[in-house]
Amino acid sequence: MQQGPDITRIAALIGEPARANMLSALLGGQALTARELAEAAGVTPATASGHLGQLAEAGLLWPRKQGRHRYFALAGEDVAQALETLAGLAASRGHLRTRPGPNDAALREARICYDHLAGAAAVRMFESMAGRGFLTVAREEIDLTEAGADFVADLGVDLGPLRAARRPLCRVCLDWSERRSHLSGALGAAMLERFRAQGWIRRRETGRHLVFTPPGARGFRELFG
Amino acid sequence: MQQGPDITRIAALIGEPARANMLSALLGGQALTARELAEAAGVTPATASGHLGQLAEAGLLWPRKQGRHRYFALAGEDVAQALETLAGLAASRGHLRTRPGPNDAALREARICYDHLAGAAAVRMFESMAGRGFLTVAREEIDLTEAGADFVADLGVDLGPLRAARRPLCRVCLDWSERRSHLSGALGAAMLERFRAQGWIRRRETGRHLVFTPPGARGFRELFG
DNA sequence: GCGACGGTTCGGCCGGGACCGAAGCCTGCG
DNA sequence: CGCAGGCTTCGGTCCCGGCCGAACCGTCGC
Repeated sequence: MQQGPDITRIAALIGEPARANMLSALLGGQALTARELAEAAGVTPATASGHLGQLAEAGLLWPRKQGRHRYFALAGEDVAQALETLAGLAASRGHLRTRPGPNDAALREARICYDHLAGAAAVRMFESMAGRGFLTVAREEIDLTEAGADFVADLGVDLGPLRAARRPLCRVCLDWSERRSHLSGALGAAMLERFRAQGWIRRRETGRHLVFTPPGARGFRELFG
Repeated sequence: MQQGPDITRIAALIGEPARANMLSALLGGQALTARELAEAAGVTPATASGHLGQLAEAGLLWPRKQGRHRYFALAGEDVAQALETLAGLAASRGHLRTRPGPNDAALREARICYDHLAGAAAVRMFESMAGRGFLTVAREEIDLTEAGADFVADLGVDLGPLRAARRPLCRVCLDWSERRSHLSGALGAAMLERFRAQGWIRRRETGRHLVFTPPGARGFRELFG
């Protein structure tokens, strides 16, 4: 009847509370075990196993066996992106899961999006870097300039392996809370990793929140305004 | 439990065949009556009425009463965008509703996306205009230059009312088949309208296909390569 | 080896929600 | 005015699919 890609299957997979909770939990970027995901979804391991099988078969999840555990992660950045897009639509229509609280404000300031920094802080960083000529921006094709390479090298990011990898170095990712771009791709991931390694950013227990430590907040402000 | 926007509701609405078919039908951009949508979805008017009520209440559709008909259209560009994103994800995972055929190839070349041109032709147009300095492109903030304004005026697009309107003049829209940007926003819509008015492009019956007439194909190639 | 533990499979229960036909409401038309 | 046609509401049916407990399979650790 209809032609083109089958939206329904993907949307139906996401549109079920237990599965949506699992996917949301994985937006944190780490791989989680089947049991942890069951807990996040509030169902028994038996039920979770079924859901995880479906998600993996549809190509949304990337399962890895390790010992007697089975780890699941989002299958790629595009999955994370789609989830964020839906979140944006939901937010703009006022469908909030809970009433917005302090939690929510913190989430808007800094959170993890798959494997890179998102939120207002991420947008400030992106725009500052673009404004100072560290990134060339044309449509969603963006690239690191010479000056930009020096800049991130000073931060302690080793560009060598990143350039060698198959994954694109720079990509833009649309922020659902800010509705503006921030940096993703291999560089986005590496920079967040760097901030974390030097103790600027800590992850708040299990969720997607990220918190700046006092020296981190200072340093970040100096770097990106 | 979870914080942030409620993805589940939106995704569940989209993830049901009848409703997905309705939404897909509306991606064509025109408003359709309840009856037409029932037919597109393959259900009785009674069933369709229920679905349409849900979609409208969730803010995905914009219902308008007119005489004894009730017309429905997508509530906005962001809804179309979200549907296209899901389509992209589905396509990249190989979930096709039917096996790809000639139909599908035509769809990749030129189709309507809500109210503007999409597909390979749209991408060529966008990149040609950007390359010739008709559009300034910075992230997804894009704008029409002086030269660009002259150019589209020559095509017969009247910019006055467009600039006055609340809707942004230029926006980028990501193409699920090409995975690159094309032009949307008020200008995107106006240009498609213009092509149609001068007989360059015709719409293939009810679907989303657009076909270039022979003079249209010639003219388009001359303009945008 | 044996037990402990993570994960999956199976069978059966149950509820939500999609679906339809029939009746009702409203609008426009003769 | 009364009829026709578009749409919605209401009841009732039915099935898909989520959920669990229990049994089963594999891996690890003693």
